[in-house]
Amino acid sequence: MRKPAGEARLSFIKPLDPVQVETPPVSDDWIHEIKYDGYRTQLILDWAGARAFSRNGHDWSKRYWPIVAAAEKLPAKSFILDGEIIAPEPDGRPNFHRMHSRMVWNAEQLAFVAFDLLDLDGQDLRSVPLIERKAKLWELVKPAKGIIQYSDHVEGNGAAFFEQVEKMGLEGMVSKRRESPYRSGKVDSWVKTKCWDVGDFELLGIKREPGKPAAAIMARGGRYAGTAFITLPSGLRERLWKRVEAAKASKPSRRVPSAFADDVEWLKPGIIGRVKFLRGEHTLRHASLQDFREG
DNA sequence: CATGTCAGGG
DNA sequence: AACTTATTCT
DNA sequence: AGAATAAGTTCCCTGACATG
Repeated sequence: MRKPAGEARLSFIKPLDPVQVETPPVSDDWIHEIKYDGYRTQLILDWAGARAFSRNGHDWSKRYWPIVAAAEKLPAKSFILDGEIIAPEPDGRPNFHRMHSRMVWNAEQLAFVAFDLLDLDGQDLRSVPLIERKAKLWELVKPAKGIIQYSDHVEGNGAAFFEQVEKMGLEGMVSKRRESPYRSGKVDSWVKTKCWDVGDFELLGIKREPGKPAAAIMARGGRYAGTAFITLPSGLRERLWKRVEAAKASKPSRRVPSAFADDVEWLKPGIIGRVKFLRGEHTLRHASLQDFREG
């Protein structure tokens, strides 16, 4: 893998960013894949070796060294792969929570799930239909049982696939138009559908400043649970502000992280909030307050 | 050695 | 990642 | 007007480096 000095290396391509939707598309020209819960990563091999780039183009090859090494063994001179680095459980399901520690201390327990092929042996494949890119990708990574895996898909019947994803306790799914080209940035030929949970939490306090998104500090089972964005319709929102004025307290009624200093309006206990949040963790993630009532 | 701040990902 | 706001497009 | 797009913030988590 040596070429004259001065030869340009393959450069990072800004990744495609799917649009989020409520329900997956149903028509037959869509294919569906699991949404792997991990870190978006671009694997690039060229004449000087392999590298791994984060979503924003930072070189994270060092953290992912076993994956980079595996990439150099794939049967091609050069390529650009789009995919996700995950921390697989014994059953194969990704565990987002374990990503960080494994990145540093047990990088060999990480895996790369490839889902697109942007460039192969000097050919830019971005305008080739997705279904053909994936066929070439499979040829490159098969049998894809080890460190470098392959994101399989089904064709059509998105509603049924979503049910399966929901049942398996996965984060969500990504649907893609089977003939679509690869383009950087927000593109609606890829859409993601996430699995959500809804539950009741105690409202500990409110953090709000003019012009900035307001947040609700929540607890469950007597313990701090995280914060949720307040996305109430204006009517409900006003009612909540009134309720906040009436229940002001000088201290939180539960223990909260020390990061919350002064700019929070703490409340007396008794307000229950219904929170929609991303399934999976015990702490609130991607949470929003949907409604509230007296406890 | 403990705590603080920043960078980077979702 | 999410959200809000502003801007552009249809 | 409404939908789509872009930009700018905030939250959560961890590690690295700086500061005390």
